[in-house]
Amino acid sequence: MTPSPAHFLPVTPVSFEILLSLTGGERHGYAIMRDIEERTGGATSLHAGTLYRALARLVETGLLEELDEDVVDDEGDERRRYYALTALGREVAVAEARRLESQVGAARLQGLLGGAGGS
Amino acid sequence: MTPSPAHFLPVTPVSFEILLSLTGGERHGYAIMRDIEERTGGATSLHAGTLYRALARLVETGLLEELDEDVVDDEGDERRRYYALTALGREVAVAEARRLESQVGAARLQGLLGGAGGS
DNA sequence: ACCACTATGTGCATGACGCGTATATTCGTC
DNA sequence: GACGAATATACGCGTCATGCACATAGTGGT
Repeated sequence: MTPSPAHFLPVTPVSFEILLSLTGGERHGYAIMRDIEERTGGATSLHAGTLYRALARLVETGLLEELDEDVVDDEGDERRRYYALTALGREVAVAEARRLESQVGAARLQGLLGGAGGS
Repeated sequence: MTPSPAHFLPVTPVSFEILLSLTGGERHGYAIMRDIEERTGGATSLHAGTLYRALARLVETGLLEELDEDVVDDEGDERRRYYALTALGREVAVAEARRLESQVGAARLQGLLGGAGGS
């Protein structure tokens, strides 16, 4: 049976950053780390240990899958391990995005963000 | 010295729900619990233990303050303990809201939410 | 008096993360 | 081809936060 995406919510901030990064296509761990740092402008910087453990956990729970080496163009670097979203992983990412969207909406209603229209 | 709001990020989902609830004005614990359940349509339901421990932690870290009994109209129920956002708590709520807004924006760019304009 | 609901709290196990450390490979450069 | 910096992955340890179960007590209705 395929478990409901709602069952995985809420996704931790770190895990959601990873899912978000992999929504842009398959990546290896170290690239995910730099991608997140870049996208958040350095505000969220993952420690290596946190990242790789989160990746292992996400694979274990079926949100990610590790890709075969020969499927990927790894530019000759044998160390790299590539990850991609599973169908379930993408559903969970969507569900979490909706949850956060709702929270942000509530924050906006309370005037926590710039009045009515965030730029 | 007043610590920077950024230092408290990311706020845990539970704590942010609490901050969000208290942005609407002072409330006692049990009311916060029902408020969150109502606002999220039952999707996020706090366990009592989680709530009260989170409240204690938020007071300890200076994001919330517990109000004096005589300041509040508690409708005669002496058990209730009322909480309110501190100035710092509100700043942290704003900072976290911005962070989540940025994540949601990234999710939208990746097409995780309905195309361009979420209703 | 009884009972459901309101209201707050603790104990225990697990999960997730920060920080430090270990280890091996790749790449530029000298 | 030797050397160091950056790349790349991973484990150990401590701490914090949460889920779940349980404890305790006041309030309100019948």
